[in-house]
Amino acid sequence: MNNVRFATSLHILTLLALNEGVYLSSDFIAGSVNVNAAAIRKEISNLKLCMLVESKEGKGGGSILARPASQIKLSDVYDAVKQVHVLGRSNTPNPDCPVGKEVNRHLEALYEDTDDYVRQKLTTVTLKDFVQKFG
Amino acid sequence: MNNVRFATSLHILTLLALNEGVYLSSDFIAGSVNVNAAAIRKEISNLKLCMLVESKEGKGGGSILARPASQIKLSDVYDAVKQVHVLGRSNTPNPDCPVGKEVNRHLEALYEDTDDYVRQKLTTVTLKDFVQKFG
DNA sequence: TGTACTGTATAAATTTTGATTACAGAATGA
DNA sequence: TCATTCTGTAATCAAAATTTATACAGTACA
Repeated sequence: MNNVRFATSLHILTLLALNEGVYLSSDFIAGSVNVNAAAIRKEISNLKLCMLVESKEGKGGGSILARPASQIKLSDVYDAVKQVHVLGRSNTPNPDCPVGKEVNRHLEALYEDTDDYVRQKLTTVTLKDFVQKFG
Repeated sequence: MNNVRFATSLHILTLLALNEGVYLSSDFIAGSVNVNAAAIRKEISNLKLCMLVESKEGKGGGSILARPASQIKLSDVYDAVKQVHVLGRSNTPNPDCPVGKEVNRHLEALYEDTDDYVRQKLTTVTLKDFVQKFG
């Protein structure tokens, strides 16, 4: 998870939450996040798949939250961008070694427990909670 | 944290724990993990800095645990390999935007809370606990 | 119909990560 | 002393992941 996807998605959602009901363009969002608008549109495309935002095409179009910020949890953002385990990846150890043969089974179990733990933690914070920190 | 360092370090420590008191060579370990011996030595070099293993140079040399497996926690492994936040990196947002200006402060706080949470969880599992899963 | 958007593909550039090679230096023991 | 077997570390290269940039078709609006 050595990327900026969580940061980008949360930034997008924060902007939308602070402008609830207003359609924000990818150009506007890109200006705040300071990345290319196409990258924003790609991330928004994913957030749409996850039912977190809705978009309107054409002139005057843009994106809004799919539901109130109080009903979006940070675990939803985590789920939206999750690609790998928070503790990293496994090796491809030697199956002819007694340890190598079963280490990945135990390691993956630990990885998944840890992911679940993080996810659980993030269910306790809503987007509204996060946005309220902004002055 | 999109790398195999946690996996590699834990694999190394597992081998050492299962052979407590015996000096294992980097070649032997590399054979089990299935990576180059130099990579293992590099990872061991880091584990030494973290006081988790000790090495002996020269013929008959190798590495052993610096203390019993019951006194090594998985959070020690986490600390040893930690480079980035578990949820990823931040962007470099636009400081001229009200949101861009302060998003990283809140985001980093969340990142650090989450890291601490994971770390805390991993303090509850010792290397001995992990190794006991092996049949 | 012109303008302002989204959606998406593709390519290029950059950064991160991993693999490999090489070799100096340390310890051992014949 | 000397050959052997290790560690420690640097340097390089290859591969993979990530980010950036460009382009353009399609949609909606006025």
